[in-house]
Amino acid sequence: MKYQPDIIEAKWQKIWEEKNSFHAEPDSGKEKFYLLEMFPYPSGNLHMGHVRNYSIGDVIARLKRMQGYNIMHPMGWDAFGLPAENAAIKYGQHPAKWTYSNIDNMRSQLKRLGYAYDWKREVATCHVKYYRWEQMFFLKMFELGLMYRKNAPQNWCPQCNTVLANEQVIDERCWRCKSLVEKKELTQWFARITRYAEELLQDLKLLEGHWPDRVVSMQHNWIGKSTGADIDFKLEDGSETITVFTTRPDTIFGVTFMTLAPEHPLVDKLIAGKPQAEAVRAFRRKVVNMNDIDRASDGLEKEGVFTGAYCINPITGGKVPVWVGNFVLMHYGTGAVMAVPSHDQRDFDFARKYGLEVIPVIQPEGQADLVGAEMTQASTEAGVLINSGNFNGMPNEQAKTAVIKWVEENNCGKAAVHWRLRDWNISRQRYWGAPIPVVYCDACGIVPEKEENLPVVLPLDVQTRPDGRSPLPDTPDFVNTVCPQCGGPARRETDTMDTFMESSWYFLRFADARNDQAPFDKELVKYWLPVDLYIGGVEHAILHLLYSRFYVKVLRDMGYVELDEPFRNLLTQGMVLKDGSKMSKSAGNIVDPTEMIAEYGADTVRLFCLFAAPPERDFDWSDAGIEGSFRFVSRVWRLVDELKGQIKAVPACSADAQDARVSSTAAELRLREHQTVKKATEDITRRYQFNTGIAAIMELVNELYTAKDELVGSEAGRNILSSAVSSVLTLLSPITPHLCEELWQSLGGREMLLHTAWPTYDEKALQRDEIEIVVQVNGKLRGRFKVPAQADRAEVEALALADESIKKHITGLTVRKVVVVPGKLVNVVAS
RNA sequence: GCCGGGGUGGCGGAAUGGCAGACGCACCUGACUCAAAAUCAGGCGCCCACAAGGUGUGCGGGUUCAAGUCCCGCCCCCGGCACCA
Repeated sequence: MKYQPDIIEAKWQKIWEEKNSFHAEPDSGKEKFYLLEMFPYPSGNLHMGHVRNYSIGDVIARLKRMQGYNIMHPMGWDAFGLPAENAAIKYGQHPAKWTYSNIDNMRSQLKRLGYAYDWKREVATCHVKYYRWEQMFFLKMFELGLMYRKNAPQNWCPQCNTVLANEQVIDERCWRCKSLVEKKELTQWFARITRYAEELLQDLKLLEGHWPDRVVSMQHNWIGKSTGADIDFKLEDGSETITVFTTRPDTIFGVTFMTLAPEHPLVDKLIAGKPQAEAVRAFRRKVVNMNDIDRASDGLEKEGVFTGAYCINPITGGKVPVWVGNFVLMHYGTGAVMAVPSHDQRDFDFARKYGLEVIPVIQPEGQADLVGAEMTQASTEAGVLINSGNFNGMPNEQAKTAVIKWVEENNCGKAAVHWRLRDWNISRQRYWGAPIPVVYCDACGIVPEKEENLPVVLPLDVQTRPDGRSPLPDTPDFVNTVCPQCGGPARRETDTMDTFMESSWYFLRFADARNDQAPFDKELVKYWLPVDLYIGGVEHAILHLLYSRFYVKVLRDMGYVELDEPFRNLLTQGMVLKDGSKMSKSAGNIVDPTEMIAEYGADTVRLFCLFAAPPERDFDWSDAGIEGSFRFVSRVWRLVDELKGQIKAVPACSADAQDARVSSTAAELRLREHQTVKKATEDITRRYQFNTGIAAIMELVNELYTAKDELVGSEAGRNILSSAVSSVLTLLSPITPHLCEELWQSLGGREMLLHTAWPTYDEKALQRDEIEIVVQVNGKLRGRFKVPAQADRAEVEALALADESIKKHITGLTVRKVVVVPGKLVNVVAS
């Protein structure tokens, strides 16, 4: 019978759906396994990246089920967001309609691929039954001071007409549309993620070994902790104090000037009435008017101007001139730095340029004594303190603590930590998002909506605007409301929440997706969470994963969950490329999954996505490659089709050792079957290296082709074949489920492979009677021979030395040593 | 500059310190065929070739009986952070 993937795939998908095969319920008898792939944005159609992501997930879901886990494998839609609004403008369709019809289309595409999801748990974040709980979380966070309003310069995307979080600005450009981001002074809502900075950093340790190194490292960098001290320098006249942040308190005796950011609030006071005033103001104008990109660029020359003011080094009492410099950032640390040119390269360059003093204070061991006037660059090595009063002779690491202790005791500073991480701006000036549940009352000010008044429903009967701006401020029915506090007239907040607010907790909702009384039942979350394995693209390494970790910690502190971290293990899959670059409409190199499925069937597409490369690596889509996968699938089909009627479905690895004695072919096939189960189990279930696991199964299929004609002639041979074929189908079933179920059924398999246990091999079946030994002379391969498996060292050594080709290579030499690696190899060392 | 990952045939990629290149793609040969496709069987790093050899995992050293794998020093590529004090 011909292999017709479309027919058998439809058949099995219908059976799974009718039998409700993938529905999950808590089961105290089984260990749970929560497998999750990052849910898609309903853009319209699945792309190959989705297919890869979800195929990897599906294989794991199916094999974990076979291994006896109670598996939850849900799917949903990250359904709020800008593209829906853009599409509305382009096609004149309401964002809701566009979104829901995309969801319908993509849901049927996922079903066509045969993915084993529990569709009863499906969520769409744009549904009011979902986002009402997010609004509730917002109110709880507001109560705790974790949501606050602040006026500050924000990242503004002129294309998207909205602000962006810092995490959404990549190389000064919008993460979505790549427009250059502008700075705009705005009052916005912020989530106080910085309150959790320390814990977000510390808990990365829990993830090490479970998350890819690079993701942990990226989060580490993003959070950006630096430890040191805030130290107070009083002005000469004692009227003001400038606090600097330094990570090098050990160099404080080497401070020869101080540099302030031009925007530093004390600058005006410092220059008042001084001859330098106008020069400083001119310098400040110049620097402040530069855009961020130019100001941060590598090539920017370090420049500065003396303010005419002096401050006092608290530890030496020395006078320190105060400068302003274009390289000091107001938004980091305190906006003021103590300059130590002897041990910091920037300060050194600046000092040489403006003729400022250089005083070395750390002498590296074993190097010539440092002399300030003669140094050509800053010295950054460890050493002992010099020119440092009472601290002289102290190792500099120790001096860091000692200086901090000194400034603390003398009330002029303290140990301090500064972070790169900044609070998360969650306001978006967009329509298609969850409304922020807050009202503005002339009498009461900012008033959070009452919990019993939730949800604040996003009105659907609005006309989206051609310029893309949100229609909400122009929707009186929405804007005009009453103050929850005083009952007077009030206006609603018209900003909506960043869509990352939805995706930061959807994995919790899946535990109890249909709950109308609460965001989720605490016990159900306790049962299913954490996510045991999370799979998705590395592009979310910071944004989504950091926000979700934050959210879970907040919900834990509120008592909703008992988790510290949401995702126990993380697998980041690589991209699917075509001709070396990312698939995109503009590059015209898109491979449409639907077309591929139509041509080869879902099983082949799934197989190829897994076989082409290990999951973490990018791979280049190859038309010849998928052709090869189809060839293999067809080869399995033909093998079983040919043997049908002569072999039958039996448990994997069930052939008796007795039957294997019928011939060397039978013995070899049985051995290879057990080896394959071992290798495939290791690769597929433990390492998630599907490519090598599949390769092992291919080898067994090749072996079956070699052996079948001989073995099919005897009963014992047929038993051996039945077992080996059954092993192939069982091992392959998570990867190409339709094919395997169909063939299994055709061999009389009663229960679906879906409910069959993952195979186990027999250690005894891996033993050979005779093993091949490789012989080297001085590490070079020179021969090989076979010995009985139980041969001892002496026998093996004697046989090796008697080997003709070995003799040839050692004539005229003296054998110095013979290394025997039992069961493997002999190395004859001769000279 | 700091942090993380990587560099192996024509290509995708394999190798608990023990036969480098599994498996697949491409290519070549044979069988089947009037022929082609499909299929089946076999070959396939490079040099030299009848063979025997030699050589080979970015570069240079080292450890070891034995190194793609471990150690030291470089080069290059990818990702993150970065005038971060």
